[in-house]
Amino acid sequence: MVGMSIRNPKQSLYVQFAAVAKALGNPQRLELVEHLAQGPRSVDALATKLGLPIANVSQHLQAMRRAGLVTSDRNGKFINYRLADDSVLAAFAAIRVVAEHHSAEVERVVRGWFDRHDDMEPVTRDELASRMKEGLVTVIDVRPADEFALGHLPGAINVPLSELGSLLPDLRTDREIVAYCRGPWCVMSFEAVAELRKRGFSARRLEDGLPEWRAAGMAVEQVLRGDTAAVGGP
Amino acid sequence: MVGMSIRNPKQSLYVQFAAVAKALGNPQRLELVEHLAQGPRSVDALATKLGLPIANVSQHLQAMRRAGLVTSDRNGKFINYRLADDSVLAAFAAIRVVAEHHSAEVERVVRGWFDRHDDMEPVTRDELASRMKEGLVTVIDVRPADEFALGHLPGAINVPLSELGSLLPDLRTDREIVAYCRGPWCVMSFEAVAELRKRGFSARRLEDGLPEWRAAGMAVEQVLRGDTAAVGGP
DNA sequence: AGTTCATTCGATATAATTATTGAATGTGAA
DNA sequence: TTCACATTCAATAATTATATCGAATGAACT
Repeated sequence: MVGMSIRNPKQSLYVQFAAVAKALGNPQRLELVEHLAQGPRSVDALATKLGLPIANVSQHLQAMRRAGLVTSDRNGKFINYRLADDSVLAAFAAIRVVAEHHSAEVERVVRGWFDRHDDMEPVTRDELASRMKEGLVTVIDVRPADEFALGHLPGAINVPLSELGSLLPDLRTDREIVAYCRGPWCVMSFEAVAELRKRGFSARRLEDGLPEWRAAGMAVEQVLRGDTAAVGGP
Repeated sequence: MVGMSIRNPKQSLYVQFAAVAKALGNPQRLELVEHLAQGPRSVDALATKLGLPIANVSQHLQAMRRAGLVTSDRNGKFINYRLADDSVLAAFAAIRVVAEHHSAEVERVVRGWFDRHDDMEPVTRDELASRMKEGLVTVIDVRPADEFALGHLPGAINVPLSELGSLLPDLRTDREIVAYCRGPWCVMSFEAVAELRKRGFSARRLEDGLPEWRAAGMAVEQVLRGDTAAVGGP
């Protein structure tokens, strides 16, 4: 038969929990979670960002919807997906922590961006917040402009990684620069900090990204509706 | 070739994270996590508790070890597995929260044990701790004796679910009873509370189980080595 | 040495997941 | 209606996960 087999209550709970973990158990779907954590997105936009076929992304998103990770709503021709809950981001974070504790590979990737182990320490959210209030720091958001538009740290300036080189002359050299991007392991901010230091800047990473900042209940600034592509756009 | 394909740093991180989630993405492995959260266990003991073939459990445990969820050490003829980290329990908890937010099935299982939605509210850890200090409550641990021996709430008495009926006369009727077992969704404590209420007792569940109590840094009592089977025993 | 027993390994069969096509659906606009 | 377009569906093939069985390993005991 097509339906599920008979299980006792205990087993059926484990099945439910396992379904959630299974939906997170795929690299592409985790990447989708990270992108959706920046803000709602259409299937097409996600497929472009990940460089995957649209049908493939559509299927992953449906799997995630069945597991309760995302929800979707139609907006004209577009279907926008968004994270169902803050709990999804929390689960992703918890899984990252397990991997950090275990995996030498995670460590190795980070080491690739810095020669010395010291001074790669990130800035905590609270530390950054207080230094921002005192005006001691330049905060740069190295994500693409469309993600910046959906929300960013108050006062942050958008310096997409691809434009870092051309925008370098505009940055003050007398203040520390703090870079952030999508999350704690988003490589763009690692690259930005490495590049800035090579050019003589004093630069550090924020410990994690915009979604965690928002989830911590801290203020987020948005670009007023204008020339930037809206949700559901191409 | 046999090796993995070439990936950029970002992708290889997602692969690491996904491996952890994938290792949690199976009902039997989640059940193993819950049992290992009570204390270290041999393959044989776990297989007996889950009612699965030993070879099957062995393979699941090896998959979990590859993902960094568990570690193992040999003790004579036995190999004892234990959770690698508190972070594993935290990840399990985070996944449960996502499932609770989404799944009508989880809700349904709970409703099965209680007729009315009210007064199925569980007792929080802090509330229980303060009521224990005032001596206002009888705490019963409904897990099997071997799990009780590895650690339990201070002053709790072991009333395995199978023996609840015969031990009922020994319970005081003038104090509230709080039951707990392996974790927040361990059905044994649901059953115990339902049975106790049917018999006229005032009974509630602790919000979660012993592992969470221990992880919160609260005191845990142990049975001194004696007639109870030690770790790695049959 | 030989035996016992817990665990792991290997081989096999079955099932589930994944990526990839091209066709189908549903929406908005001409 | 007809078209263009975003998304989903259906079918396929390749890969991976899972359960099971008997054989192999490795430690303790006689």
